Amino acid sequence: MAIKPTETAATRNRSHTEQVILDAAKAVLAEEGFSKFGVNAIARRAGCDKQLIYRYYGGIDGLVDAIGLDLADLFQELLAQPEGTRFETYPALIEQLLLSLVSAFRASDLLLRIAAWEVFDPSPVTARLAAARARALGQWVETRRGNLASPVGIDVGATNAALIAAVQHLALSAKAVGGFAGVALETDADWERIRAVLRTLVRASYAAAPIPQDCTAP
Amino acid sequence: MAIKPTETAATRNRSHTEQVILDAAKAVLAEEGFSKFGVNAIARRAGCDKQLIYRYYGGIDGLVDAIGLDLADLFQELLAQPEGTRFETYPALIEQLLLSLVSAFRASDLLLRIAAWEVFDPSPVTARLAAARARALGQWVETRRGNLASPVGIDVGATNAALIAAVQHLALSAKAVGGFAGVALETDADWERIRAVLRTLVRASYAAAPIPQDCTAP
DNA sequence: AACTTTTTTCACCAGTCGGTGACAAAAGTG
DNA sequence: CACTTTTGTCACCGACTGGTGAAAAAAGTT
Repeated sequence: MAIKPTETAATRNRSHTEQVILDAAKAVLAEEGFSKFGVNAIARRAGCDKQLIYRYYGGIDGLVDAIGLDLADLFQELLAQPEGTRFETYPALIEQLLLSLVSAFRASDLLLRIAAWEVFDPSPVTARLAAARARALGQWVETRRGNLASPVGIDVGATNAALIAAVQHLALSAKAVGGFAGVALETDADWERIRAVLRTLVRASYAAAPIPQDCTAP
Repeated sequence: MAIKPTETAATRNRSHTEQVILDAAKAVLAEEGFSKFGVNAIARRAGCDKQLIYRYYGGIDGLVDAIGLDLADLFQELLAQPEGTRFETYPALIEQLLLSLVSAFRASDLLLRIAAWEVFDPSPVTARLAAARARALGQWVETRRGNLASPVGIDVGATNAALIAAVQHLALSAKAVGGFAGVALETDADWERIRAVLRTLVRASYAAAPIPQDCTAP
């Protein structure tokens, strides 16, 4: 019956309380949305006084920064499935990125809400989240790009932006109303339609573009 | 010096006040966003007491319905540029729809905010707006579709949904932070990149699909 | 003129928000 | 033990929100 100083003690442990608050903040953002994201709601959810949010995180801004730090890890975890796989061509890399993004947004409400927040209610707070997200995404691409050359004769940046925007918006609308433009987006089968379309779009759009060095015909 | 009973009298004219309130509501939604959309903000903007919103519109819900009624007109007006033009092929129709949507979302903050509202904060109120919008959009397609046959061997619904989602999200992000995924979306030149990508995407994705009746080779 | 109806404003309610100062309780320290 | 620091709670503030009852002000009616 030795005293068991469990690291995650339930009484008067600052670091533990900090974690509880951080988890509560994530939960509020993921489940209630950013319009409900405030000190009162977070403290209520964490089961502690809102004063602690100010004391430990300096207010909402510091709390958002703490979420941003976890964001990179979350991203890596969600997009990490084929870890060591290398890709033959650049469009194959983009194709996998889009499909992974579909999975990631479907799996994580938090990620989705953050993406929505940046777009719908921009602020200095969300700008830092956006930066963290962009960093994580760029890192994902770089680590598995190898030395693949970008296609020429095609606006790669705009194309990727459009396709990622499509994925993001479909995921948002799916979460909100279960579909978009008359297309249901709830079951895996529903989303398989989108995955097929994404494959078609990325292959078709990159098909016309010559790829330097290695041009494997289909 | 005859008494000029101007239709839009400035004093004690109910229908005039109703219009002022409606315009104020649209302005608040377009400029401040749906998070600020409430009786207090609207009344403040309209320069009258909020009580009149309840008396004349029965509250926020009735006011939103009134906006919805104007929405169809707004849509028709924004997307009406090539009025009588007919299209040779179905993808050409979709292509024009996407390009028109880009123009419409760039031109009307109100339309954009409503689209965002539906996705972010779904409610019975926004559902009616979504229905009005969907009706107007479907009407646009029907009136200029003629008897064009849909391509086979391609998921038309999912493809169109993805492309429309891309346009909508790019427009939203552009309004919010001036770009998306590292691509600036402010000037006409910026958007011309997106238009080009959309043209490529729709043509490429529909190219593989056989079109019944008339299959004009590029 | 007096009266009724419509249009508009005002005052107030309860609830929530972000934020702060003061205090209680536990824990460490001598 | 007494003392200090840390951890947590409570009460309160001003500002804003959605919503309502009642009175005032103008317009119409006879």
